Amino acid sequence: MDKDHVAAVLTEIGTLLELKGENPFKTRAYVNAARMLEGLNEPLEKVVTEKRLGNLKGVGDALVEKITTLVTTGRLPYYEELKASVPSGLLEMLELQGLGPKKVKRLHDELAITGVEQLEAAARAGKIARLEGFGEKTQTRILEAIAFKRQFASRHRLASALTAADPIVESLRSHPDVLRCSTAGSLRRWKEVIGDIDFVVSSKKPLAVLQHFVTQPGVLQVLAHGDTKASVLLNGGIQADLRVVSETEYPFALAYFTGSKEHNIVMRQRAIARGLRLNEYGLFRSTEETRDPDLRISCNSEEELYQNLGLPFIAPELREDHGEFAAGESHTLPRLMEWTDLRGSLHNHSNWSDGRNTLEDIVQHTSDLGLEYWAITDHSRASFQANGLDPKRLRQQLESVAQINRSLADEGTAFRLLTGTEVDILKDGLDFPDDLLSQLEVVVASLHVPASDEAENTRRLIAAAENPFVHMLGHPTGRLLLERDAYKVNIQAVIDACAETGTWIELNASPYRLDLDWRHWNYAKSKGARCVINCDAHRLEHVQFLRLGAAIARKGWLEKPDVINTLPLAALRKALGKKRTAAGS
DNA sequence: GCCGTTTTCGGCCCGACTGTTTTCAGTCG
Repeated sequence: MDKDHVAAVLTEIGTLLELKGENPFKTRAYVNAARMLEGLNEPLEKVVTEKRLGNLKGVGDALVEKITTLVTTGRLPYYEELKASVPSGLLEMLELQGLGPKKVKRLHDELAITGVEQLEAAARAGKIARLEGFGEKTQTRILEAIAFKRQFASRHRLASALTAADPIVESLRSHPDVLRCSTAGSLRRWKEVIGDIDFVVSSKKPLAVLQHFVTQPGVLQVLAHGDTKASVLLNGGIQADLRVVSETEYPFALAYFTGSKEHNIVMRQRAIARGLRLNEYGLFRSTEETRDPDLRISCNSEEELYQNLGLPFIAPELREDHGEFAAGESHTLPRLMEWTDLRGSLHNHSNWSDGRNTLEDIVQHTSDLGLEYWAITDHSRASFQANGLDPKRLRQQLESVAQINRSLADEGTAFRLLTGTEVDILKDGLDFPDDLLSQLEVVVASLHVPASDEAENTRRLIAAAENPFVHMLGHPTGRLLLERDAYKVNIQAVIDACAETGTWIELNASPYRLDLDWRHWNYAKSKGARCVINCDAHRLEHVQFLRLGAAIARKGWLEKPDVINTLPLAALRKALGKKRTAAGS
């Protein structure tokens, strides 16, 4: 059983224990251990066999035993018994807004409710309002939460959240009572999937700002509206929260609401270790709960806050408690790449396969944006559903690209299209023979029809990486965020093979993919594998994906030299030739 | 269930908002 599966089981144990009314710190221990496993940079099996589980932070004797059992036998009787003792419908009830473990437990214990349908019936029959501690409003909100859950997804892709958030940030910034304003939360940390949108504002007139916020166009419903905080539901079902603080409090509030929760916990602990206290209102010279302004250590920015806790500034993308504190203390935090470092994209489509635009339109658009190159890597013939090119059409396309490049040269324009293919990785090798691949400037190899077997997928990807004409593996795990899981693959083995063969790994910047996941890049980097941030563009607008891709690369601790397509054209061409030369071809 | 430069027990991050209550519990982030 792999680490993600084990982490999922531990998380579920945590939830089940909450529903049973267990000690909350015990339930959190399971969730903490799961989080830690997700960030593990080596195969869990190896840690287990080498008996190093107990060295991991948050894993004590009890969890060593449980994780070992899970990994070695694939089962855990403790988990199975626990799961059997809690009706599965209770877990679903927990996903409803406003219902937590305590209320779900009482609904189950006192009304024998075991699922959302029964809950809905009980609410309609007015039974819930009669329970002590519940009431009419709670009953109504439960019905609303059920309707909401049926209508809207509770998680959203980064790109849709940005689209919803950008106009609100603009609107808040332009309000006369707003001093400073930012997004916060998972959006500011550039998580690939987010639950809701957070905004932080500093102002002397919080009520006016909150009123402005809840009356934004696009607000479907006001969920909460207090003196310093409001929550709304936006079109499309994304929830947005605004917190208004004073100008003095702003850096603390921004850091606090940016999170992550795990990062904040360490920040608070660092404060406590220095005899200080940190909350969203300040960093105070006190160990008692306080908001006394005289005790507040003045910070005008997040930089100063970090400085006071003995750290250099940590970029929001890195605030996941994935090693940023150790790196900060040893002054080895990465100098993160910027999206403006990117000079082009090496995996893109045109109307020769399943893209929308002509080669000419693509040149116009990308060169106007100031990029230096753009590879056309249309699908190979096996992807017939995507109008994949056979060798004959591919050769015709090479001629068209050459013609376009000749006229660019004649005009004195430095921009160039690069020839290429996104060649399918098939069961028995690649969809094109080596002699054809050798004529292309850029070869992306992608697995579009995976096997159900992990070892088989791993074998196919490694074989593709070993081909001297393949420059990079495209969208290495095949996931589609919120739609389809990654196919089964031993990604560490694939990364190792890429590092050994000098094959680059794509960070596919499509908002649906963002694949390879940011959690793997630190490992890839440590092995010496290099990254290519590609748009996988099918239309002109997709050029914007570069920005998303760069954000995810930053989240993966990548620096400019780690990313191939930060190279200018001449250096890129040289890099493209390197693997082939090394293979003596 | 974890953890220890206050170390093997007694803590474990902290505050706003809501609803159901007259002082607080539950939920959320």
